[in-house]
Amino acid sequence: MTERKGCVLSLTDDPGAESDTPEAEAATKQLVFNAAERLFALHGFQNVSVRDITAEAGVNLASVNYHFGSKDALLFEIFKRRTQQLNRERARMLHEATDRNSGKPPVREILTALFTPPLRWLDPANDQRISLQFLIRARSEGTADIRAALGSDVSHLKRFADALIATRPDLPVGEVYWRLHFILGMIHQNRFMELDRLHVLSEGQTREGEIDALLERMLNFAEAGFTA
Amino acid sequence: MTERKGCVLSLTDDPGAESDTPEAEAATKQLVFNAAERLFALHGFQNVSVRDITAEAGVNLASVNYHFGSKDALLFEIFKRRTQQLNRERARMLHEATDRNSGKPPVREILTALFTPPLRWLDPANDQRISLQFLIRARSEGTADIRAALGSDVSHLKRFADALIATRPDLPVGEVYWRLHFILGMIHQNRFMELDRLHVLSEGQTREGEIDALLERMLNFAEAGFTA
DNA sequence: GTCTATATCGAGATAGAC
DNA sequence: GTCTATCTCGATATAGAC
Repeated sequence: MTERKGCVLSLTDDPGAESDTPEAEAATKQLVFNAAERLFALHGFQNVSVRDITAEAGVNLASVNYHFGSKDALLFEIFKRRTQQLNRERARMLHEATDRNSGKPPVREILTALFTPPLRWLDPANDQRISLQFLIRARSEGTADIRAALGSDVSHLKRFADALIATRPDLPVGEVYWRLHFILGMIHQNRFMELDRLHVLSEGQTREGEIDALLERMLNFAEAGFTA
Repeated sequence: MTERKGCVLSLTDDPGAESDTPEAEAATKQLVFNAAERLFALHGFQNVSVRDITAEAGVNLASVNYHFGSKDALLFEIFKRRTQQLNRERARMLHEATDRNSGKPPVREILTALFTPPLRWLDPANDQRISLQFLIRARSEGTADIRAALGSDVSHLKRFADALIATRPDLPVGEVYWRLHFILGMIHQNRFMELDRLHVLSEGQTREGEIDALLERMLNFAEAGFTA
């Protein structure tokens, strides 16, 4: 097992910036990053070997260890980057919603800030579709590092929880947390596998082409559930 | 890769019966079955080796292959058994609800039939708690066999879908399927990992000791979402 | 920085004694 | 039926040439 620098997963700072070519990094590194994300998202972490990744990327076998240190570290780096991106988008939308509503955004706007970024990523017309699948998979199949990061870092969710609590002073806060929990489950259900199964079950009566329509559906369901 | 008998996963018949000792099967087989289920549920399929299983069971290394054929086949057998158990309980409850309501059970009773069996299993006072974790994990981390079975066999869900559709003749059926999809996501969210994370986030304001209370919460949320 | 060749290990599966 | 000893393979990681 390779040691990793003792850096805490921070959700706000992002040394790698927006661009996919942070500094003057080797192009190889990006090729590996993208190939790995794609293969992990499609087939699961444990079912993809370093050989698969380097073959898909068209680079040599040693690249993964040279650029990332180990297979596990590569996985963690992808996870960190995508998590930061997603949470930054969510935080920005929540911030805007707060500003628009003099500090007390209504439930539906809070949920919109939570749902919209992952739903945008899910759009079949979007490259990031694969990144969202990666994140959802990493959540259940990830390494010990990832599980630790997920378990300990909940600061981004805290802001959403607080906003929701403020809308329902009548409810015990525990109850609000449980409802947030159900709402998050709705997002995690957007895996390829579950979506495919849904389409089989409904015999084609469900289609996920229209992301706006899906967002609307999710908002309707979650808002009604939360406001119950 | 070992070949498996071309048996289709049927959700109604159950050659192994209720008991944990089907016939006069070797006690070893049951020890392996239980140890494997437990370790898979706790650590994930790919992170548990045949050696781990046999060590935990206190039997020799060759038992897995002798009794089950292969590691993959063992996993599939556990999956099949638990899936049948769970779906039989659900089917029975739906049947009873249908009888009680002259063929047209209301939404809340349909959802109760869907939620109650897994929630009962989730009870910390219950041994089956581990079986439920196994099933949830198998859903995302399972082998190709399991994915195929999940993807093709949706007959048990079909009955729930039909019952829900009957309660809402006003809605396009596609819409009903989507809402059922969200509801299923709520169930899958009951993984140890997600529950632990929730308890961290809420700083102890959520507790899962009271299964009845959780069932009530889930029903309230899902019913409101579905009826929206 | 990049690649080839290889070291090293741990996995699942199996042969054959008891 | 059960166990020990072993086969075989595929994995990650690395050494060292270019």
